[in-house]
Amino acid sequence: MVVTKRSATVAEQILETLEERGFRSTAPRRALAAAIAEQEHHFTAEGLRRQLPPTLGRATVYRTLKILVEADVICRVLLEDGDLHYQLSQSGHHHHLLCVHCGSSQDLTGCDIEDVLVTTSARHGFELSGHWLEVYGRCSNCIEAEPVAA
Amino acid sequence: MVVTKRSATVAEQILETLEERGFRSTAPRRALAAAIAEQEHHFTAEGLRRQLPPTLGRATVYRTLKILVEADVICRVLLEDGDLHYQLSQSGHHHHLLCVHCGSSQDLTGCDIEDVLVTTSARHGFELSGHWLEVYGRCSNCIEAEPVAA
DNA sequence: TGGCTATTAGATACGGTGTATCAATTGATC
DNA sequence: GATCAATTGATACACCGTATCTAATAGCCA
Repeated sequence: MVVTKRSATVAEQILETLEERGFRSTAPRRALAAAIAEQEHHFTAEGLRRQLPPTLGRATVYRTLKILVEADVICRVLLEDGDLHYQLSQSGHHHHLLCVHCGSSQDLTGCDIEDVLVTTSARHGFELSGHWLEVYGRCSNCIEAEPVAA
Repeated sequence: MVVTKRSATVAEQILETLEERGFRSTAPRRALAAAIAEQEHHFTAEGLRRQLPPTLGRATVYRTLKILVEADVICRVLLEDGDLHYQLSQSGHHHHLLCVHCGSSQDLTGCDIEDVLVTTSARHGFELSGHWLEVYGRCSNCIEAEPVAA
């Protein structure tokens, strides 16, 4: 994959966010930020690690990913089979439209799900505090390329 | 925990479902069915295993859980922290209202989420094929016991 | 510029999840 | 009761994620 100007900027943004939160800018973190910025789709910790020099410790990868999730730089994505992946995140609460065909994902913000959930939960005497939603299907590109699902 | 008449029946139902699907009734499966029937809340493979005689092999537990998920006897539950647990399932597609306080869960069927999702996805040019939704909050019992969240 | 100190890194170990393989056992059927 | 396929348990493997500990180092300050 070519390092585009855009991905370099994303990497810088990741590091800036970390520094804002009081984390130091270190060589491993710069390497990780660059690698994350280059990911086209969602990725796993181990997959990311394979794209980095083996000198970069496993614990560092997991530690940094955890920090980045907490800093809302990346978010966790639940695949249909139950696998947890990561991907660059819009900030704030949002959901994903995951294409099961090409692996791409769109963020889904400002949807009406929340309202429906509040009323539905209330009907069960439930006080809602959070939810997790992933949506699977085929994206417009894949539909165009192959109108009928394989 | 006392083995109630109800849980005995649940265990029998589990075994019956397996037999309907062409699986044999074996001593390990009977033990597993009984243990699952006794679970009050969602559980993990390892947690279940700890409640069973150590002679029952690890592979058998995971193998049987997999079969039971496929047979729709149990389903996987995603906890708020990303942990995947199991629990007895209503058949068919449904969601869970998970109480983050006591760990209980209610099944949520016939909700309006699907409709909202179809229209929202369509707006993104997305052809919806499935989704995963978990709802977290406090159940009516916990609200009653302690009206203000801890 | 050099030194100090808290942060960070990497090694390692541990526990959990889940699958594959394979010899030995066992359940259903005849 | 014998037969044979299904199942079991042991074991090994790969992956995920966390904890611990010592060595290295980033960032600050003099």
